[in-house]
Amino acid sequence: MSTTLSTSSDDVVEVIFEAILKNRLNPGVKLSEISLQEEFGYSRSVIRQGFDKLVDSSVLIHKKNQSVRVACPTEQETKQIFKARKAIESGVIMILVEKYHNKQLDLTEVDSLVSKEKQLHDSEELAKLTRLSCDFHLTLAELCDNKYLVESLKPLIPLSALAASVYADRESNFCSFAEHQELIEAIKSNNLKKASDAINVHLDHCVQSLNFGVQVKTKNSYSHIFN
Amino acid sequence: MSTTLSTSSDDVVEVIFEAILKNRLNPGVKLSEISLQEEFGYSRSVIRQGFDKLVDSSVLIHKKNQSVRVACPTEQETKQIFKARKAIESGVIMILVEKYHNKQLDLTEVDSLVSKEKQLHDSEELAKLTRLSCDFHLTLAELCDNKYLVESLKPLIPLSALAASVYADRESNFCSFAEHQELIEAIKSNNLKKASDAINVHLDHCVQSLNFGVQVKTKNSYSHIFN
DNA sequence: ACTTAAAATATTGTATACAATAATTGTTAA
DNA sequence: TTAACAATTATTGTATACAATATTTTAAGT
Repeated sequence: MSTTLSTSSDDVVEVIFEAILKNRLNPGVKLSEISLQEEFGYSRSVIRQGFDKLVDSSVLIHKKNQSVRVACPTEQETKQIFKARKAIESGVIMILVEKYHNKQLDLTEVDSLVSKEKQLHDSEELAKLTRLSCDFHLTLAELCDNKYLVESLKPLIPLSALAASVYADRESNFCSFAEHQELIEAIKSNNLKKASDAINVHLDHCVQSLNFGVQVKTKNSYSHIFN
Repeated sequence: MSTTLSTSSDDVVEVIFEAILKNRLNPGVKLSEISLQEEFGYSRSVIRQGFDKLVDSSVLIHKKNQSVRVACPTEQETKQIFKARKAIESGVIMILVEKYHNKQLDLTEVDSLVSKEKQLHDSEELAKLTRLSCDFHLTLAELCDNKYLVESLKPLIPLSALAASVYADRESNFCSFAEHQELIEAIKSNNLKKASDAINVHLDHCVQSLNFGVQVKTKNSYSHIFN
């Protein structure tokens, strides 16, 4: 994230991002700076810098003089997250359609991502699927060659994953790979309206698939989370 | 920015934001942690935390083992900034049109902002105008009641101001208050298409008004910047 | 005078220390 | 047993120290 050369604290950010996307770090879990020192091998000041970045992007929550906690999006926040994503990702799709039309866009990477999603779906490996569908959305943003757009979207992805881990139940089909495929097809068809609709419908479906009635469950230990 | 209670480092962020919007801090200026200690009265660690947040949002640039510098957007970066803004602010306008239609939107604040812009424009107080037009765009985002959308847009505003301070010349009419007025009228007319077009056209005009041919000028001292 | 190299200085990156605050534990009384 | 309070422990907020790295200055050679 540091503009040109990455610093150690970015490792902390990456590891926590990963842990969230892999469903290892659950919403609401408390993370103390000291406890993670030995986990990472960095000193508290470095851990803290990483935490600060994650707090800034709302992935961790920090109240003064208390330990940070993994965010646990409420129903309202979840809806805000996806409204924000619709805004940003509509822009992403607009740019990509234009790029594709001008033959400046290579979609092989996302194509293969969707294939992998399909494989995992068929073999019922749910946990890994979250990870892949997040990659799908982030990769689309990265294809825009616009770092500001990517940075805008980036924090919303783990937040979405957290929301899913709270409100999605087993059969909910939270972020459907089939719709990812349709989205790509829409881009390839050079049809802006169709592609625009596809991303908006897809993100709406994500929210609709969630069950906000569930009781929020919080775990409190974090052994074996980061490995 | 810290989610619930603001910490001291947020003061640093605010002061630097302000200094940029007031045209006191020019693009490329070097900021050393030590030099700003007495300026703020905080220790280096607090200053640094503030810097880190600003680096994260690309407002300050940081290369390893070197002092941070105020960003100095290139032509390409400036175009990326405004592309990202079009994406995000189109979403903002979409939400506002819906809110207005449902009588859930109070536009008095932005109305008065535009009036003030007109006043300043007529009295030719250019410097203060930058500040106000930034407020206009940020206020629109805040009216959405969506903190994620606001956080996405926030860093792009000082970046735009920096771009303007590099590439806008005296007669360029960079961020026209007249177009702000038209935008508000479009929202009030309950016409989504019209409002959407208005924001896109406005942001396109911002970029078009810039003169990318100019030689980038950098100042290097920063006395009397923050007061 | 100009360029190059070396020494001196300044600044950052990280670790650690200490005070302030929160969380936990233990004790007592009902 | 449970509740309330005090004492203890743990954790954060900030300042500071020190090593590693840049920057600047000085000096020497051409």
